[in-house]
Amino acid sequence: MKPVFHPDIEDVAPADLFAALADPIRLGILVALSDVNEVDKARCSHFTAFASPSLLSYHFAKLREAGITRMRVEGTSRYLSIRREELNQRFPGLIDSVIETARRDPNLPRLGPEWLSGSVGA
Amino acid sequence: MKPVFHPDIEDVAPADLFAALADPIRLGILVALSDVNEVDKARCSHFTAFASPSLLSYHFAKLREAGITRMRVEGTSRYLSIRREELNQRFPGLIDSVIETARRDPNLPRLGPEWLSGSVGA
DNA sequence: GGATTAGTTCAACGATCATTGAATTTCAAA
DNA sequence: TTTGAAATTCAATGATCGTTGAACTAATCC
Repeated sequence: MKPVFHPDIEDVAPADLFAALADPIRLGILVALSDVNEVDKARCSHFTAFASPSLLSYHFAKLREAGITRMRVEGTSRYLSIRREELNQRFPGLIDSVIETARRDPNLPRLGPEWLSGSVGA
Repeated sequence: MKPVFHPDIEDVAPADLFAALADPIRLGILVALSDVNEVDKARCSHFTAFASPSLLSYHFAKLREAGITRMRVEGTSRYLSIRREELNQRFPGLIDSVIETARRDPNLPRLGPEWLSGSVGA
């Protein structure tokens, strides 16, 4: 099981970051991830409602390669989280206004209420 | 001379906004525009160092159609400005952190010092 | 071992993108 | 009215994008 590649945050160009944000599915994933603050609560398979497994894999890679998310491998599962501290250090305030902007978009895909209530990993 | 189309800011989806920001030339234009606060000081032809006229026209249209810039026609010239108030009302804080993020990117195209000194329209 | 689950990889597709260069429009100035 | 400048439009290109479905890995469970 080869380790997952994560770019050094200093190597991420702003234009690449914005390219990764230019998709409704990826913005939906980002918003959902921002709702779960406990790290590693978000497993990839939680997003099956958003798209097919292979398409999800594609979008996860886009977010990861743009330095936005981190992916931890555990068994056959992958856990996602936002690289908040690093992003805020390199692009102060940006990721928060991005998330806030995306959260208000009514057309993004969303997870059900059991997600926000925190009863997912319970 | 047909009037230039500007979308209602409410019709701009976040993903479309980010798509417009996902290009170094457009980010360079945005940063340059943010340096000139007096409206209508920035004429299109000021950016000839960034790209060919036809390519500039393409990028100007992208920014305009994403609701980021406003274009005022006067004679054969076009003057550009950022739609700051509208953007801040719809996406609070976003455009400022975007500009601040882009400003720190050393690889974006830039205008010469005569731009920042304000001696362009003088 | 075999079957199952979680997720990735690959090849293909049509759509959009950034770029080029030539032709065109629109206005101002001589 | 001709000339010139400012900027757009159009057709063409190669590259990348989002999506699909099938094949593939890798870990877990009986």
